[in-house]
Amino acid sequence: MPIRNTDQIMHKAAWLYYSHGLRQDEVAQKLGISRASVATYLRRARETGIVNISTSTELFTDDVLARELEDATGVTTAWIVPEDRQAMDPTAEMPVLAASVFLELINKGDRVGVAWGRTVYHIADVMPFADLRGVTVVQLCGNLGAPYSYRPDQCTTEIARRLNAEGINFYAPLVLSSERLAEELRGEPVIREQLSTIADCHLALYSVGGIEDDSHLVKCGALSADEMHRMGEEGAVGVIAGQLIDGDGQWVNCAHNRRCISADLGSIRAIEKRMLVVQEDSKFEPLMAALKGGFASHLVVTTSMARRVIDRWRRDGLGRVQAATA
Amino acid sequence: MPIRNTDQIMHKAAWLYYSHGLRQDEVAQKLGISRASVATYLRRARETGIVNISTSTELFTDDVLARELEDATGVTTAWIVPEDRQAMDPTAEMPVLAASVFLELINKGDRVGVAWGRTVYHIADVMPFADLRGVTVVQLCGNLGAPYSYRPDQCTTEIARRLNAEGINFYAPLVLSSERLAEELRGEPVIREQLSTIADCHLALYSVGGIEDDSHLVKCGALSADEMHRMGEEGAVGVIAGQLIDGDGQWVNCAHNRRCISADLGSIRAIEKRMLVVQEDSKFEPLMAALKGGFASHLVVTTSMARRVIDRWRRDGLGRVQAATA
DNA sequence: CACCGCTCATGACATAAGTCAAATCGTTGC
DNA sequence: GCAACGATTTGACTTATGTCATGAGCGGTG
Repeated sequence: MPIRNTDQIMHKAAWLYYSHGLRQDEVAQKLGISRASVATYLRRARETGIVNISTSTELFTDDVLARELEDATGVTTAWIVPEDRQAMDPTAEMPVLAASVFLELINKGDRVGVAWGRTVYHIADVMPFADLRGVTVVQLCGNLGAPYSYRPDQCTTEIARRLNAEGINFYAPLVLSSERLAEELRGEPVIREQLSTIADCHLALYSVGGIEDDSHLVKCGALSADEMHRMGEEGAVGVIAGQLIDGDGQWVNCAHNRRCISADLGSIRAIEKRMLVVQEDSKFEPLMAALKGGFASHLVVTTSMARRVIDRWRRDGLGRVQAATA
Repeated sequence: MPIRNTDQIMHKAAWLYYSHGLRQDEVAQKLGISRASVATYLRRARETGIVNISTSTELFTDDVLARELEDATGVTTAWIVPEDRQAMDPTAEMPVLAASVFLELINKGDRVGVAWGRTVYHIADVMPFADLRGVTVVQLCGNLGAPYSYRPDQCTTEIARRLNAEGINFYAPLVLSSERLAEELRGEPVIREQLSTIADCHLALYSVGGIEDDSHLVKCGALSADEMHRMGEEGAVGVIAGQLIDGDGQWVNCAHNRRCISADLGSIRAIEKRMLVVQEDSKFEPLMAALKGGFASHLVVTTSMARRVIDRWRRDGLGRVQAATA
């Protein structure tokens, strides 16, 4: 796209205001425009990522509970959303925190993977604007067109847009009707190539799904409640990037998984920074499975969830999860 | 230091205001304090680096002249400070720009080297506050106690303080009275060790000095004007980290350099990102020398200086400077 | 060329944020 | 125990910023 003149002015205004600390009227005078325009340009500059305002998330890691959680489970860093009376609603707080943490974890030039789900979309929705050219956002799982919900490609696209990053979408369905077709599609060069780049990601963002009747996969029609029950009997406990995992966080060799086009769980585990965000208290068992499976190096949870994980982890005498497979 | 309660409140206020976008009165209500206090906390949060506001420096690289300068000389990126009528005073603008660029170039966990001089101190003076724990700022050259000027350790310390980074000072004089003593001191384990870590820096910040009577080295008393003249006759053209370089940017084997305790020029050249900032138009020849010597991968200069460099470079049919020696 | 639709700029007003002197609180030293 | 000090808080005030309706400019189009 051509360099618009207004972009130039916006830049200048932002520079004078934020970097030199001039007042809006001084900026206006300097640029020969009205102060009202300056105000508008400044807003646009913030929304474009030319100006970046970030807050340290230290408040949420600087916590004894967070230390305990890290020590017990072996995750590198844990962020804990308090559930006090005076605090904000954790459901509203967590996506904001997760978005900040996500930004903190990205480095220039990184390739980051984004999975899918309600949580991830909420994070995308509050993602601050940034100027991260050189960063690539890749979609971790196939698409699922659920009219009332958020599609995987929407999550990827929205995040990439806000970060001014390059978004790479994944043009394949998440689940196919036959295993054979899934297998063939996975073999297609375009798909194969894209799947193979996932292990090169420096950072991945996902949540973990449950297997109840109201789980995301069921609500999106990827599986019927009946099928999900059956998978549960076959050992499925949670969902990572559209795929079912068992209590130890291992891939379940079930009909659904075989028909599923998504990032190989091994590739995900190989990613250096695996950021797992869990909002609902009901996802305790899936979270335990994900942790055991090594799907989290960076964890965002509520206070109560942190306590439950620590208790269970200690009660079961579990060791610390392994570091990145890489 | 113990975690102060006010820090906690400051964090919370900053979080609610900047990350959730609440208004100050809403924050005040939520935290049960007055709005005036919130305003105070927010200022402190900005000054502490808990909140980080940065502006893209793209405005200064997004320029045909910058492209030409990069193409001609081979520096990776050039930032150009305009000298138009309507622009700000370049002398005031450059340190601000340099500070922003410096921050953009730092990555988490980096070790950065900082040299010394009027320019560097001015940059330190306008360096934004940031929360870069994990970053280490090391002093590139020995100390020189000039009462009316800025000491090398002050530059390092101030920058480290603003970034919330660890500052490593260099407790040796820049110049000694005898070569023998300098040699012995360089051999001291403490000094030797510190000098050897310089090549591990990911980023270095310095300017280039001139050899006129009003040059920094002379004004600080490291050399008399007479001695400086003599060095000029021996081929010295400019100063990098307290050491004289010749027209090709090579170390001059002269009395001053032999008595000098500073980063080995080879170590500096080995640093991946060498950020050179030149303010004064009078430093053209030193700048040329520094460029030829490979002391800049990232360059901040004025429009007129950029033009002169391009012209001379082309006229002399010089090639592009080599990339980092590493 | 008149009309439409769009973006951008502006003045005037409403609202939010910054500031400061005075009050309060907590600590230290005598 | 209390005086003195520094740090923190706040109400009242000033100043700066955000917003919005309105109008100007401009390119495409019938």
